[in-house]
Amino acid sequence: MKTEEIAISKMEETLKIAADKTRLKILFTLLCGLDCDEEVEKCVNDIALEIGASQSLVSHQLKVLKEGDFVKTRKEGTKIYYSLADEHVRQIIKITYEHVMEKDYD
Amino acid sequence: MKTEEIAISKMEETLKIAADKTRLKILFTLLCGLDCDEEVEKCVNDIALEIGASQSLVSHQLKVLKEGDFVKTRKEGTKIYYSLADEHVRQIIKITYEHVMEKDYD
DNA sequence: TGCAAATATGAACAGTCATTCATATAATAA
DNA sequence: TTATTATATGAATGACTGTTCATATTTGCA
Repeated sequence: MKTEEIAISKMEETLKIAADKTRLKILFTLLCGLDCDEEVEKCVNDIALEIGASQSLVSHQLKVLKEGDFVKTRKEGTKIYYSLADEHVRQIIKITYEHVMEKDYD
Repeated sequence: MKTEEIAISKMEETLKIAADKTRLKILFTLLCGLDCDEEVEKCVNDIALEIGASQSLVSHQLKVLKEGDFVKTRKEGTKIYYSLADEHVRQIIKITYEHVMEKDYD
């Protein structure tokens, strides 16, 4: 397979992961704000409470986000703290946010 | 609905549009290159030939890209020229590309 | 040990969507 | 008009995936 085809496959995979309301909500709670670079850590149950989703759903989607390198984890006792993986994730969210905010909707 | 919820819905919609191999291929042909800002215009049949997809499929997906403000059009006779809509589109592609290229795959 | 808290997992269902095929529309030229 | 080129559209289908429910696993503590 050509380099560009491989890139396109991986990009599709990455964008598919981001393209979901529940996962976007999770990413937003891990983003302290669009203009903030602080690291935020939250455990599964806190995230579930914040976004108003079930523990099971959040766990399922965190797994997807983890496998796609959108988030990283830190274990502490029985709790597992999740946080954004890197700066790219923050940028993808940020630029997509700007894009939708600039459009004129009816 | 709260502002953030609206934003998340729109972001989901936007990312869903980008998260498809065929549409990504189309966007790549309209991008003269990742580090180039030149405007590239191509008509439906040329795009279909370049990415090796049927005319029907390309037309269908260009419609999706147009409705999502990823591309804009210019009519000239029977031909319709498509090009990238704005800088955000270029950035989303670029950053996603960088993201997948940095990861260590097995 | 046994219990409780935190998280993960598997199966099942419902809804969504990319693709194909056949056809329709629009514009130009002879 | 008719023919040709360029593009759009509608229906049908097969595959994928987000969510729920029930259950399993892991960790810490009494």
